[in-house]
Amino acid sequence: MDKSLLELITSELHKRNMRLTMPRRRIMEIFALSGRLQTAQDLYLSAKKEGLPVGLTTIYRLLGILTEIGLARTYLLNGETKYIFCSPQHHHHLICTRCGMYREIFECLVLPMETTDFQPESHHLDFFGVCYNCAEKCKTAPKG
Amino acid sequence: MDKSLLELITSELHKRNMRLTMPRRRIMEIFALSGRLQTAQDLYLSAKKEGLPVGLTTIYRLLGILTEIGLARTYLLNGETKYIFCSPQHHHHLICTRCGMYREIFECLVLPMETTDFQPESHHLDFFGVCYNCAEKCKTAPKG
DNA sequence: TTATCTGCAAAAGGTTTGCAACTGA
DNA sequence: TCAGTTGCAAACCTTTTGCAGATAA
Repeated sequence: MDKSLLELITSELHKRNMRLTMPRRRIMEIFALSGRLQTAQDLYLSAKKEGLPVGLTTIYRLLGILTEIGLARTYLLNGETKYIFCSPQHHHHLICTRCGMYREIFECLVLPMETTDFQPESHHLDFFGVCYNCAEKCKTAPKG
Repeated sequence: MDKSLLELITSELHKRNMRLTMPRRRIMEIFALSGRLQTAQDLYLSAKKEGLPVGLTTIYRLLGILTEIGLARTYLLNGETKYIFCSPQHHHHLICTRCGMYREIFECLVLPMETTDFQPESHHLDFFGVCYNCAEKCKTAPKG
């Protein structure tokens, strides 16, 4: 994981009297490097698979913290709660509805909104579609 | 509730061998006219308050159907699952983070996204902020 | 050194399911 | 008429909480 990102996380944690522990660091790395939507269970199993002796509780607590800091976002897809690791900068998401992969784009594609009776404070834009890999798979193995 | 919307819903239900029952109709009206994010519980209580003898199960089942048809969308806010009633046309949402009120805007404010290795199929854009009423309240009763 | 964190087990609470009676088309 | 719907109660399962031992700063 990027060093400046780790420093940001550390400082955000310390601001809140929290600590950068080994389990937190390892789980965040797994999360950030996965590049796809993750459930708490997914992360738990990935951590186990990498030999990290972690509890589900710790995963939930970390996801709560990251969400609060703004480094994770929650989606409810197909009845499942999924988490995306988020860069600190403003960005949009391209999300593959087939495999759960996502990508961040940092160019803001939102036109200014003109209203007098609503004060916008932030916005979220997500594109849902098919990633390159899944599109290729469809070509070689068409369903039916 | 708008007549053409009701017809659309009816036809969507019939397409799936489903029926427009009295409870469904009443719950949808409450939902659509509320103009704010609703939990299943919220709708259940509103229905009860209006003298509709409905079960929570029916609410959940209806919300599932509406979501599938595209007439509802799910948000996970502050750990609560909230539902928005959605018009059939493409639209964005203005959501008040203070009171849960929302509004649809039908002008698409999203610039075309240029990528070769992702096929976008749809997008969701939500603006979060403060609605007129809440802004007024803040002026007259500043916190602190 | 000590406030914070961890993981287990247990509790909580939202959501789904099975089923017998009911109802829209 | 009868396939689909309803609401209750129970089951399910994800998420949270309490707590004693471990650990970052």
